Amino acid sequence: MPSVESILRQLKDKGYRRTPQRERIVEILWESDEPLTARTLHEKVKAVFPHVSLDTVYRNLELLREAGLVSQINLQSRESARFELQKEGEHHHHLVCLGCGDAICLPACPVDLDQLCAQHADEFTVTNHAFELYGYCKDCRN
Amino acid sequence: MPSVESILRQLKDKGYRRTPQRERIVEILWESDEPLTARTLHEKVKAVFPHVSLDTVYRNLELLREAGLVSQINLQSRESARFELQKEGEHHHHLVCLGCGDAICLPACPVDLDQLCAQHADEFTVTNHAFELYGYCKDCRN
DNA sequence: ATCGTTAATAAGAATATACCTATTTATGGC
DNA sequence: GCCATAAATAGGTATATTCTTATTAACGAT
Repeated sequence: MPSVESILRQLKDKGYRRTPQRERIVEILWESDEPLTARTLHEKVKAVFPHVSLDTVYRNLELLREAGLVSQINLQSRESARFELQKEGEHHHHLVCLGCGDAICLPACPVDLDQLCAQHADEFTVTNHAFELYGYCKDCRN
Repeated sequence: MPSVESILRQLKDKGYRRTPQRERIVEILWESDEPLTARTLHEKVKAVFPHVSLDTVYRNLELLREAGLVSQINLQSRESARFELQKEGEHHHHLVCLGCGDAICLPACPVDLDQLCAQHADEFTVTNHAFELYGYCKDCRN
């Protein structure tokens, strides 16, 4: 099972340092039961580090995303993207409601990545991908 | 074959109005042989409408995207997303180079949308989706 | 053609995100 | 534990994107 510790260890293995702010950011994401906006995350970090800059939050989210440890939800409408931990390397995708903004997790990745990589291997080295469904939930269907 | 006219007609059918600025934006996208950033598009529109606001460009891109007539490239790294016309309703996706930012079109959509829609039909009405591959092209592989 | 309604626009303000630089600090080697 | 090095940070600044409001103009109905 993944934990804050294992995540920080993974970062370390990739050459990143373990800073208190970064640690706190991961903890907050870990403890949250819903995806958070950068803004909300910043507010929560400030409870412990009053002087933490918003840029630090953005930098760490980007870093965690590059490391494959955090996924970003709501790619299209760029209104306040939200972030969540990518638990156990098991990458997944989301169904995002265009009404209320809620997201639900999709159980499986609908893309055969290996095949796609192979298809373009000569001209491209594929490293990752993004996929999202958009629509309206029960409450917002009207 | 799609044309600027047919695109504007489609917009009209959806209740949008035909304004000179909007017309010019579609024309420019139509004539461009590569996807454009909002900024670049704005510059080009200004050649005819010196006072056009950047907001008008953003609004129209969003409107065209919602209408399914324009697709946005580079969803992840929000550094300078680029836009292109979605020709003939034939939606497609992109492989984006994280080095130089170049994008190549993927021939087919790897997602069985009908199946996914059906899978979630009771709780969600799926309207559209986003998919992108990321990686490095030949020149940027180093 | 004119009128009334309402979407679209321009301009400026507000917000979100990215960049820059000097300073701090984590970390590996001694 | 101490030092040197380079990454990370805070704070300020620049840029990108969205929002607000008053005004303009497209379009259907007359």
